[in-house]
Amino acid sequence: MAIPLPGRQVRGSTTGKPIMALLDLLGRTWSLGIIWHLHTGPATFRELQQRCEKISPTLLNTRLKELKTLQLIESQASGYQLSHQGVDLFAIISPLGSWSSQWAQALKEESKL
Amino acid sequence: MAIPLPGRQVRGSTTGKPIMALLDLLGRTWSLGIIWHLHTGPATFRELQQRCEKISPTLLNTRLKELKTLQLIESQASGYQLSHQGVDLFAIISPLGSWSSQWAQALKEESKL
DNA sequence: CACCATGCTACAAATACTGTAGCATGGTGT
DNA sequence: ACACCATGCTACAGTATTTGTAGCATGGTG
Repeated sequence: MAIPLPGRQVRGSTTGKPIMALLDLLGRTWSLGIIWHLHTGPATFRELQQRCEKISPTLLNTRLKELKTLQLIESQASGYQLSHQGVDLFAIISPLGSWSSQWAQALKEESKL
Repeated sequence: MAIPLPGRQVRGSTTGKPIMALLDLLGRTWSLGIIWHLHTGPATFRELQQRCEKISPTLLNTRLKELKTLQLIESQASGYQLSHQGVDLFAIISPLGSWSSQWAQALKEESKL
């Protein structure tokens, strides 16, 4: 699958709008998960595999290449880590953590009725 | 694919943490796109298909069921629309729009060097 | 130089998504 | 009442993506 570059046609959109490239990227299995798990700090390939619990090395590597090309992560001696842009992106999505808790709660309440 | 309910084991995580259910959901093809395209207002099935440009009706329907079960969208006479929770979720991710523009810009600058 | 850990690739099996056709239902016009 | 149309959605075969396991290559350690 081609890396979703802003400005190009991506999966689901021919317009080339950056948001569409981003949604394509984040909609790929594990993209969000990798970013999420990396925010706790740099990790080596094998450690990242463990943080993600169940990702296959093949796909992990594929995603890492995509994220690196799109400058959301970078690899250093300490392993993979979020880039400056990656940190920014994480800052936007980090409220999902607490939002998801209240959402889970609401679903639970609902199911009681 | 089973609907990622918080509290259950989901794709990529056995912990049942709500955030993992959410990341599983949002990481599925088109989930984010549907939420994104719905924020501009209610849409009928066929109109949503058009907003999404290239989604297959099979998958659109699958995603709509998931999102409905998880109470992020609801269907009314006017068509599908974001639920209260869906609007909340969108509020969190909406900064991705402008973030993606500056990201696209940065990638472009980079490629000039 | 044996031993081990790490980063990563190979590849077949399993799963998810697409694309096209088309059915069922509920209007609208005549 | 009846042809005509749009809509919501399903069927299903073909294609693309993801998983799971095995294992290779490289570099460090005793």
